[in-house]
Formats: sequence, C-alpha cells, structure tokens
Amino acid sequence: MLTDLKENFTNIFEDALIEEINEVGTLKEVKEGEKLIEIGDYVRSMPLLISGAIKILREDDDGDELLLYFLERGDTCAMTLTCCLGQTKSEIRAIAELDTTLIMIPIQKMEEWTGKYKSWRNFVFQSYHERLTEMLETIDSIAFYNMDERLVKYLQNKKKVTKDSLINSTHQEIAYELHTSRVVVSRLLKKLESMGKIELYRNSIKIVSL
Amino acid sequence: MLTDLKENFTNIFEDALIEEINEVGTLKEVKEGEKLIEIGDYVRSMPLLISGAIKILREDDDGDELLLYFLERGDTCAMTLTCCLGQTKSEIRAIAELDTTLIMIPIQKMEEWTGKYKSWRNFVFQSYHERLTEMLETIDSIAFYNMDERLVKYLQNKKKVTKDSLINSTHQEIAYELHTSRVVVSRLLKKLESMGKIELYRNSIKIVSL
DNA sequence: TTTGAATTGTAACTTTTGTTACTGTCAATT
DNA sequence: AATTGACAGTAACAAAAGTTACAATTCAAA
Repeated sequence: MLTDLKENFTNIFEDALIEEINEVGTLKEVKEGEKLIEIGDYVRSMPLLISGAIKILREDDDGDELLLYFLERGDTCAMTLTCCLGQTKSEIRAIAELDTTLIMIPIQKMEEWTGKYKSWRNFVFQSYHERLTEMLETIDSIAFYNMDERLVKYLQNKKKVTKDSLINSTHQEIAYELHTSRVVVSRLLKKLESMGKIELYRNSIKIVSL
Repeated sequence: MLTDLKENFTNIFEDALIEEINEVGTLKEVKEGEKLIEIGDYVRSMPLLISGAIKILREDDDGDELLLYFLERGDTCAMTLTCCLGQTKSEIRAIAELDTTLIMIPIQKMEEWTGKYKSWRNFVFQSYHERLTEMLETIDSIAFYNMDERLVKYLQNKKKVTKDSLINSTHQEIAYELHTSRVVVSRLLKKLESMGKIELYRNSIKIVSL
C-alpha cells in the first residue's frame, strides 16, 4: 500500500501524513459494478482512489437514477467528507465503474489531520472545489442542453473515464444514467450512427468521432 | 460590527476568532438587486452574511440564467471559499435578493484560520456540506420535476427567503431564473391561480396556499 | 393628455421528449 | 435444435415545453 500511496499522493501529502495514512488506512479492492455506498447509509470511512473509477448517482422518489459524476485516480468523495463530519446519511449512491483500488481512512482521523496537516486541508478543499465544479457541469448539462447533446457528453465522458472508445453499455443502462427512456436513447444513438459519429453493436457502442 | 458578529456567530465561532474577525473584517451593505460577484471575477474576500439574502446564479453560453440557490443569514459562499484558495475565477454570479449586510474577510486570513481555529474549520466544512446539499436539490428539481412543480418550489422558496407571501417579480424575471420562457411561466401561473393557490397582480404574485 | 414601454393573457403552432406497442435479432441454456 | 430472455429498431401517438404573434392593460414620462 505504501507504494500505491507514494506513487499517487507523494506530491500532494507531506511524508509524515503518508506515513500515517499507511498506518491507519486499509486497502480495498472492488469489482466493476460493486456498490460502495447506498443512499441513506452512514459513512464510517473515507476513500482515496488509487486506480479505477467510481460513478456517483442520485435517485428520485420513484427510484430512477441520474449520473452525477465520476471519481478517478487521486480523487476522494466530497459527499463522504461532510457525511463523516456531520454524521449525516449519504445523499448519493456510489458504484464502481471499473475495477477499483481504494484506501479507506477511518473518519476519526479526518478531524485530527485537518488540524495537523496543511497538505491534508488543501487536499480536502481542493476536493470540495472539484466536486462543486463537477456538480455545476452536471447542472449545465441538464438545464442548458437537449438530450442529444447530453448523450454526446455522456459518451465522451465515458470514453475518457474508461480510456476506451468502445463503450460496453446497453441503451437501457445509458437511459437510466441520463434519466430518460430507452427508446429515446436508441433514437438518438441511431441518429449519431447515421451521422457517422458512432457505430452501434449489441451491448456496445464504438465511438468514431465525437 | 462586533454586535452583529456576536448576535449571529457567537455559538459558531470561538471568542478569539470573533475578535479577529472584528479586527480584519469590513462591514458591507448592499442594496437589493446589486451585483456582488460576476462570472469570471477573481474573488479577493469572503462574505459572511449578517442579514438579507443573496441569490446565486449560473449562466449558459447564450447568457441565459438559472437560479442555483439563496444564501441567508449565517451562510457564506462555498464557491468563494475555493476560489480564494485556488485563485480561480468565479463560476457563478451573486446578486442581492434583498438589502443585505455582510462582513467581508480578506482571503489571506482564510488559510491562517483553518489551521488555527477548529470552529472555523467546522464552519467551512459545514458550509460546503450545505452548499453541496443545495446543489443536489437544484439538480433534483431540474432533472426529476416538470416545470409546473419547479415553479411551485420556486415560489415557496422565494416566500421563505423574503419572508413575504407577496412576491414582487414579473413573469419574465421568474422565467429567467427557472431558465424557461415568459409564456410558459404565465401559462403555469394562470393554472395555479385558477386552482386558487395564488393570486396574480401586475408585478407581483400573492401566495395563498401552496 | 398622449405616447410608449413594460407587463400580462392567450391562441396557434413546433419541437422535444416520453410512452406504448410490436418486431426482429442475438446468445445462452436446456 | 428449440426455447427463452435480453436487446435493439421503429412506428404511432401523447405530453411537456418552447416559440411566435398579437391584443389588452397599466403606468410613467414626455
């Protein structure tokens, strides 16, 4: 774990802090599709992402979902941060988008470190900033763009996160994450295909030029 | 200013911190409608809200707006926090919704206090949490609700913030903040009126029962 | 008092999105 | 090989939201 830590956080955290994380943190591996946090859960530890990606989802009253954003290497979950401190329940669901490696840090350390390490404070503030920014982008997408544009953004984002221009999703899965219906997604994907921007296969979509 | 501080923050901040705020902070009064921050501005000081309310708006490429949330008594601007620390430009616009009193704190103190005062750290984290929660609610509204429901939420929220069941807005102003068209707002308001939930006047709307 | 701008109401229409229904295809399993 | 269920394509329709156009009203300024 120390190697993972040094590789990913050496320019971010002081050596003494890396030491401490190494002592109290536990390594966790999750498989693609595995659920990390459910809405309403109490959060008892804070994740640092070493590799992979985690998708953060919001749910409405009918149980329908909306993809908020992805966490990637070097990220942490800003929602978790405040849930830890405030002892409140999770407002979101977290699911591994890829096979993912995390370091879990017990929440007791959170408060201690924010007083003790400047690098930790900066990291936490930076995380908040990034998350707020991502939330703003999500709001932009929903409020200012039509579904066809949102779909394009979704595909681009997915490609970036998975580092793969072949996206292994069904139309139904995409519809869930964009909070629309399968028929609408199929319709718009077909239009993108006829424009030569993507190629459609069963269970996957090849991004040609988006 | 000391009185304002003690009245509003005495249970939140340590006495020593209140002292410091009193020394370095400056009192600022803004009139309703006055702009506090524009998108792209660099932020050089952090506001603590003593009284009044500030609306936070997001803008799209065409210059159209969307209301994100209100800041009220005891709040601070989470976007400002990170802008200060990260030296990045503002992503949002802030306009006084009511006549408002603020204490402005120079950003240099930010970092110093996060190391020095536990109560300050808690306040900052709490602020982030509240802002993230408000952003989630905004996302819920846009993503999961239709315009008629969003309009009702808007009116309820406005009533709560202004503490006045008579809302002094034109249909056009409401349309801007909900990012829709005036005709749509007029249509939906008329429907609410015919249901007996509101009364419509020129330049104002009376909330009867929502 | 007249003018003109801002505000509101409303009809008619278009576009976007969502829904229902049915079809064919693919792939795993028996 | 036959069965089954998940997946995708598409038509037809419905609902929600956006647009255009115009009329009526109010109110302040000329």
